[in-house]
Amino acid sequence: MKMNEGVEWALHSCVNLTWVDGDRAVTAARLAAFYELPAAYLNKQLQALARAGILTSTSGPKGGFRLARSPERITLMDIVTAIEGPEDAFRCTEILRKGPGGDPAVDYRAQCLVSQAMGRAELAWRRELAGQTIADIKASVEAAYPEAPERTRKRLTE
Amino acid sequence: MKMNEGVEWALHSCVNLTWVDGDRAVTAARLAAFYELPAAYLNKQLQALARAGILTSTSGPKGGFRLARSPERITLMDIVTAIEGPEDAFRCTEILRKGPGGDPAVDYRAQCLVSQAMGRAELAWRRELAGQTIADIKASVEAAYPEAPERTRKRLTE
DNA sequence: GACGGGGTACTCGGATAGAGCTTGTCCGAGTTAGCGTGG
DNA sequence: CCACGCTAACTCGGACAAGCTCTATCCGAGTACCCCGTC
Repeated sequence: MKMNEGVEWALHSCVNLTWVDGDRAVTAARLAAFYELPAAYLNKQLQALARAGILTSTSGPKGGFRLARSPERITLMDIVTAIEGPEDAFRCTEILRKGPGGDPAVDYRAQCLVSQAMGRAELAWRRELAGQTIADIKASVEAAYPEAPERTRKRLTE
Repeated sequence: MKMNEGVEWALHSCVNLTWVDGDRAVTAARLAAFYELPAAYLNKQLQALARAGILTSTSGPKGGFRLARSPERITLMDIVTAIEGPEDAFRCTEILRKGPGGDPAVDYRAQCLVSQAMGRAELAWRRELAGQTIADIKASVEAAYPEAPERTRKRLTE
């Protein structure tokens, strides 16, 4: 059970995008060069963010990606879901159906108590992710590293 | 990011084992037949539980697996960790090290604010798992399906 | 000098290979129970 | 009848393949800009 590495890249890229003017688009190549990441693969992740409505993409010269909405309205949950998909990590395969007393008509994803317990844990995880926004991270980074915004903006636009 | 399917099997198998006498060992084949699972593969998962000290294993005739300690002392976290390993799903690869101002001496798994945010979410997940024991599930199953204990015990011992 | 059209360079986007993990299977080492034999 | 040793069957345990997801890459479709020619 390991998370897609693109989640980390996407999170950092979104935070970095908060520091560039909203009317400037940043190319995938430039975002990738920032952390020496494979450009084509990062592009793939950014495409997923665009499909999810988190980023907007523009083709051609002066094209690239930009945030589709304000950082306060982008949660970590949004980004994780965009990259990883909406399915839970724990998938109830309803093995109770094959056991003694198993009823084919019952939806064991809702009835099975093991599934419910795992679901509660996953819900706690999602709740924590949904409670944090890109703006929160941006603010804490600015507090800890005051030079980061300007340095990042320069590196991404020049 | 999908969890090993063996986690589901292990959870159900542990709950089922709570209903057989502590001095009776149940073979992997019998536990697998209960839900029509591939026996050899379930055996693999049970081995992991044994290595983690959750089950004890016995070889030879009359051998098999049994719970190593009381269900109250076995949390869902124990089982998930035994199967999935101790690593977090989100792995900070410390990409900040490659970025501008990156310092090779800094441990970014502790410093990176993105990593911290993801860590908090994962901690909430683990906390929820650690707060639930096999005994809790056993109790709620018994409340919902009073016939389950006897039926399971019979099926696993005869 | 101003305007329009074509070419060109640049960007995203999806289709296409390769690596690593999950899933599934198999046979061997070790152990216990049962049986046969001898006292 | 009882004790002992041997055999044989049974179980776990780890080593060995197949499928699938994640990782990585490449080239084509689309677009905005820029240059050139014309009015």
